[in-house]
Amino acid sequence: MKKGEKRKLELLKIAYKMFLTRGYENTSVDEIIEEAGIAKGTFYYYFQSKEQLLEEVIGMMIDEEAERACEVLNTDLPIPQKITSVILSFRPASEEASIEEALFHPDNVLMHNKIKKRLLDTAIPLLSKIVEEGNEKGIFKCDNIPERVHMMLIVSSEIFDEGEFTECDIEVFIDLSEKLLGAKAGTMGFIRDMIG
Amino acid sequence: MKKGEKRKLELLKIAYKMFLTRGYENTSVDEIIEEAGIAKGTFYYYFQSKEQLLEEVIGMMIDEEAERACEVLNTDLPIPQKITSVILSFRPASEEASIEEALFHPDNVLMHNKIKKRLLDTAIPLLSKIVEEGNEKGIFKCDNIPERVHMMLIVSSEIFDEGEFTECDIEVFIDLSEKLLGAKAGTMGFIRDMIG
Amino acid sequence: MKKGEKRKLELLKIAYKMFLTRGYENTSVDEIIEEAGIAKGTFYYYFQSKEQLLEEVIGMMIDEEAERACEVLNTDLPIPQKITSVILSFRPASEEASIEEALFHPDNVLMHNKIKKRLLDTAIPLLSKIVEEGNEKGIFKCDNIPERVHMMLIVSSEIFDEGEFTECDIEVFIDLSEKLLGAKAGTMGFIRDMIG
Amino acid sequence: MKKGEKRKLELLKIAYKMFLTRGYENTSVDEIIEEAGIAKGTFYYYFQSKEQLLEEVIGMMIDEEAERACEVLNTDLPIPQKITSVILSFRPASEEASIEEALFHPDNVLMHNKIKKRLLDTAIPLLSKIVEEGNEKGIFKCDNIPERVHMMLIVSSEIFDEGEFTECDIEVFIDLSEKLLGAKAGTMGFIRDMIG
DNA sequence: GATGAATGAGTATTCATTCAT
DNA sequence: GATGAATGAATACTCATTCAT
Repeated sequence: MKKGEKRKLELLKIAYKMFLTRGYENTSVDEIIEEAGIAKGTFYYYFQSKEQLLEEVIGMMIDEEAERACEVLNTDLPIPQKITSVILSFRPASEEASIEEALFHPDNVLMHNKIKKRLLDTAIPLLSKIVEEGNEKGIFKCDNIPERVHMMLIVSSEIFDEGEFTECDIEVFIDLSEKLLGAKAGTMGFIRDMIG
Repeated sequence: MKKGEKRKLELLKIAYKMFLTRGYENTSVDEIIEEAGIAKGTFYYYFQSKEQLLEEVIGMMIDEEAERACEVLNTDLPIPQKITSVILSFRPASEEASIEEALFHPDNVLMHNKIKKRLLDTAIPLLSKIVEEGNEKGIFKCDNIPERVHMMLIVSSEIFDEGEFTECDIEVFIDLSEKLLGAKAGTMGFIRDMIG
Repeated sequence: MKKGEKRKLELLKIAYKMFLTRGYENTSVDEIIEEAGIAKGTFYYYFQSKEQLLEEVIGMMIDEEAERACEVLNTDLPIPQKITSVILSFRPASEEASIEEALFHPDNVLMHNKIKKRLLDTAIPLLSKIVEEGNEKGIFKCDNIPERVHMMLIVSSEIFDEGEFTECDIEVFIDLSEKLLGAKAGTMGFIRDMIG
Repeated sequence: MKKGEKRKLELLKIAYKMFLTRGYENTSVDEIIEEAGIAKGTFYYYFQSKEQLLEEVIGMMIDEEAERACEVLNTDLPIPQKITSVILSFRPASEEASIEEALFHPDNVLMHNKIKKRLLDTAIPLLSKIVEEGNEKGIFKCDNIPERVHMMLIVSSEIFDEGEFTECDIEVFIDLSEKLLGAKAGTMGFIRDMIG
């Protein structure tokens, strides 16, 4: 790795953390460069604009999440567990606990939405492949797989990501998953233990 | 209605239209008062802040939509159709066709999200009541009604509101609705004709 | 005069002086407001942009110069003297001696050019009228008056305004003026005393 | 020619073209090096500063123009035609038609002025020599030659270079030229055909 | 000769909000 | 009820120039 690339990566990580904890719109370029200890010009040497930085930060996030998801794919886990694990992989990982709080803060709605879109594009194909496998093994039985996966992802992210959900939400989500994928009742029950 | 209230209502309508077509963040107070032909001070006489104006604009939107929804409620429509009609009621109504385009524009993500939240709060109880009725009449058979309704609404808004959906999305949504509510296959098939 | 207009006029005068002495490009909005003792917002309340301010400053200059020129017009001066006096009227008037220095400084070339254009538009019609009068009185004898006036103005401003000219330049200009306007030799000789 | 000089010449030509078409101020060093395919450091190896580059570009322009003018000098053309041809030589030559447009654009006023000054310094002596020759041959009859030439050049460049002139302008310029140089009426009439 | 990473001073502009009248 | 002049913090971005390698 060249010297310049290393610095860019550093910048990306710093911005990632700042965007996540304070929100994209609330993080000024001035604050970023101060945190990074670099000059204005250096920032703009690496990124055309603040928005492009956001784009790259999100790209980095998605890449990391996709990597984690792929690791799950190569596991011996039963198909249903695989699905849930992949879905869980697609969350921002950070040491800080305040991430959910920040990502769902109204101030961060722009970034959150961009992430959601990119995430769907990445996760749907991955999950679709697993569901297909499940279809072949007779665990699931459904058509229009990408659409079903899409809807599962939407519900899961809207209900669970923000952190404000109830036992009932879990029960209904389990039911919905089984029905959507055409699985026998009880197949997805383990979700109760993973999230609850 | 007093004179002051009338003026406020006018302002609300002007802001409603501007927010919808140009986005909340892209509409400055200056532009609003110019459009309305009033002075800066007058604006702040009626609204504490631009954000509070947004709140009130959204409140007005939701109220109108809720009203349309209630009209549906008092109809002779079969229960399943009622549900879909109520869901359809909860969309911004405007003469302009550019609304969806604007509401889903990244620039308008803040407003869009606020609307989504308020809409859920309003629509869930309404729909839950209908589903209960359906339960009693044996058309549906499900527990945890509000949670199920919540998920239906989420999917419907995320998939259909933006306008970019396929035949498959409709089919899967029909299937999902029937399964979520515990209805017989074919019960919700009419959705095909309403949206498609 | 309203309160706001008074303040705007003040601003215009301050900017006028600053632009003239330091150059337009070298005068930042920050410096202007500091000098004027007002806030950033106040500046932009009165002027859409720094460039528009320049436009208005130049407008004010030209207006003042045109006024001085008109006063000359209503004088008993002999026609040839009138012409020269009008030409002389069209110069920035200021207490400071450094104006010519600044106006012709390379840094101020943008402003200088804008002034030159506006000045021609204003001065040509005025002077043309006087020349016509001279034609009628038999002092001058020429056609294509506006074009001749145009050329006289160009030469006068390019040669004399900058301050670096010689006796020879004056002699040739006198000759050129007489020939351009079709006057008898000696008619414009008084210029020697006015400029020299 | 050494390798380094060749590269510098290339750079000069690229900059020449860019300055002419986009304006000096609107052309950043970054754009120049990108167009030239060299590194930042290389640029500053050849030129002390952007301004010095401009100086050299203009020098190159003037040299080329002066060369064209000298070719005219060694011609059999009649004296009056020589004068006009020399004047015409002093214009930026380029394949692109957009040059006049760009050179007279307000954005390019700095460069335009520098060119004008350098051009006068170069052209006046050349033309003065021809006029002297004309004096000796009895075609012209005038003193203060450099000053007269100066004024002719000023008028010609201000009136004709920008491209917006009328038939009347030409007529008056012919008259002015003859009078300035002390030529018989009709001597410079051919200008009509050269420009018109 | 040549590179390209790093600099940092400089600048115009936006906009929600206040408050004396 | 209504005005509109005044505020000032906030912010993204440009670009000529340097210098260690």
